[in-house]
Amino acid sequence: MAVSISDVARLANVSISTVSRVVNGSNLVNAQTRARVESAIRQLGYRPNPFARGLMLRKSEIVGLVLPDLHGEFYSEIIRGANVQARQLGYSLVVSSSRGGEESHSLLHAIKQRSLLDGVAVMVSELTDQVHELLTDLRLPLVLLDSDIEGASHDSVVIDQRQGAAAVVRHLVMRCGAQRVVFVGGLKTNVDTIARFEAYRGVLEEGGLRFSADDVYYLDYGYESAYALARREVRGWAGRGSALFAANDEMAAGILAAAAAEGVRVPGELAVVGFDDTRVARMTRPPLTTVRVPMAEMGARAIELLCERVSDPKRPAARVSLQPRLIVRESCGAKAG
Amino acid sequence: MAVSISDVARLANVSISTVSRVVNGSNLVNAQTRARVESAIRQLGYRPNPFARGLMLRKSEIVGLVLPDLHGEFYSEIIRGANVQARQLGYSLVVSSSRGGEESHSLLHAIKQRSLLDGVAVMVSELTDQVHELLTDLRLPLVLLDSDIEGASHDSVVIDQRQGAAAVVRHLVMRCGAQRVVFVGGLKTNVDTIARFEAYRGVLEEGGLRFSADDVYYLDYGYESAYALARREVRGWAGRGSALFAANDEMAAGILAAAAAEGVRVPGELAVVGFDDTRVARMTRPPLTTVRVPMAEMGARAIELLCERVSDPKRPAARVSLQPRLIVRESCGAKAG
DNA sequence: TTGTAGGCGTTATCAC
DNA sequence: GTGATAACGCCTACAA
Repeated sequence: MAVSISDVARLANVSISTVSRVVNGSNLVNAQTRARVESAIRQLGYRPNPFARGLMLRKSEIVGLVLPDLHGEFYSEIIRGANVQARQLGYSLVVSSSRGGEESHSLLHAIKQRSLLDGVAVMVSELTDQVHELLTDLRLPLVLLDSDIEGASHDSVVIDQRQGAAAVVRHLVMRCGAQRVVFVGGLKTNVDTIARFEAYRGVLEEGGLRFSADDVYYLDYGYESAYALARREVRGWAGRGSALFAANDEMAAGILAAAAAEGVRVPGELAVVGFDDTRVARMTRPPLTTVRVPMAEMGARAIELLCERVSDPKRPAARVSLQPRLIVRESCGAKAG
Repeated sequence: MAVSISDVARLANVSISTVSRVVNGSNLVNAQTRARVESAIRQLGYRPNPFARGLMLRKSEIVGLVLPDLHGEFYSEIIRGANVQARQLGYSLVVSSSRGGEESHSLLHAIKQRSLLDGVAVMVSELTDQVHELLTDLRLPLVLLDSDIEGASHDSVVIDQRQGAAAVVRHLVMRCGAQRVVFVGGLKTNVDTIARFEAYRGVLEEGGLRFSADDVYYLDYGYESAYALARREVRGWAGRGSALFAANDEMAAGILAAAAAEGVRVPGELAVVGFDDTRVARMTRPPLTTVRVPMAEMGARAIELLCERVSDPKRPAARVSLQPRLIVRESCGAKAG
């Protein structure tokens, strides 16, 4: 059996209350006693039992982060930002993907059963009823990333998708002279894809350009599928004033590679832009014009909000909106302006 | 105050022991009583308090994963594999990077103070004394990834770096006819870099090739620095029978880009190979010959070992070794054989 | 099959 | 300043 507070008390010849005071840094304890207790603690290698402590304090100092998936740089950066922030605030971070495996294996499900977590930040790619229901009576501080649940009161951090998408499409139209813009999205039901599509469509209208449903494709955010699609279609897309807006960088990279393979010059015959500004954006040739999404910051702010709420459950719900930023490189054929 | 086991007992007109039995699925309880209790549980929305439970059971069902860094696909894939496995086994996964921030902010440090975790899997890129000391009296089930601590008894999962590195260098020498192989590593102190370098050197000798310290570079595993280096050096590297072995794919990608920028043909004038088989390996042009490291599996096996040990602390230490595999693409100028 | 009671290791509230 | 002692919510002999 591990050494407990009473062992320390015995060795130091004090009561357990005194030991507790020393451990918790209470200052109403005599310097000499403290020294004696501390020595006993060291000698015994005593470490407070976190369960017993949690039983009293009702805090685990652990928060959760649930993402739609753990694949790819986008999520990985969110985790990274979240981790830094969590550690900074003295919390540990449990991560999990909501997808994959049966529903009953999801972290949210587990949390609902019984959870040590002090709170959880959740990002969902599709807001199904199931998720909705799961989220509404979590009885746990909740921060939503990149979406909102009507009715429920919770903190959230979102990125201004529309603004970012509009900026890059506007750049295409205003500065690169695009007359036609092809849109390649992720899953049609994906909330980000929807927002980006709407912004895209809005800018087309605002610029007096014709919108054609034939110029809209829905894929899966993957390099491979974008590459495959572009191998078939890129010649049809190419031409004077042609541009393409891919809803993430990976797909844009796939399209770039396919264009090269098909002998279509970028940006000469086709301007291409992506979204997210992940690492690949700097690794393609030509480098990708894209929209920088502050991924790590998203994670960090979410955890920050979460921990704030953990320590002050009464504080009114906050909503922080992060602004993405246009990053002009060479794939669109126009310098920043 | 939340609803507790005694509330349920009262409502169902039974004792708390009976409720406990129902909750824990003990079968020595009358079907009718069980039904009554279950109904009460639902009605009250009762969820067992995990702290109280942990106090008795001494288990949190949370395990930790500490990586040197959370940046990049390599670590992200380990996390993904670990997460899947953890969920599968009914555990939650705490993730953290060991680097970044002061030492006192590290998860390991926190764990040492007091931790709810049932165990922890740790990967260190450099085995400093500090880390060593931290690890030796963790008093927690420990699995080491990709390294070993002498003396201490612990499970570990390693990948056979030397075998993988040897395979790819041998491929360069035997099948691609390389006469000279440049080595570009990560940090000189990095354990993986060291293993890969040694294998590289071994193969050179075994092939009767001259080893030159001038052909060895140490960078930081990053695209940018490799690009910068190659912009300066790639012309000197190029030539008949010249090849380059980069210790990861990112650096290889940077080198490829620099070669293109400098007008050096790959693989014509310089064969290039990488390591890891991350996503970029398929996104470069030409696609990268590399060594596939089963990243997700590493994470999964580590967690598997860890959870096994949590439930059976007496089981002898296990050591699983994962074999990387040569993946031949086009950057080396030779088909697989 | 069910109930009683003791204990898990802390913190918090009192007295002294 | 310090020490009893009562929670905290659950599990588990042991008794009935």
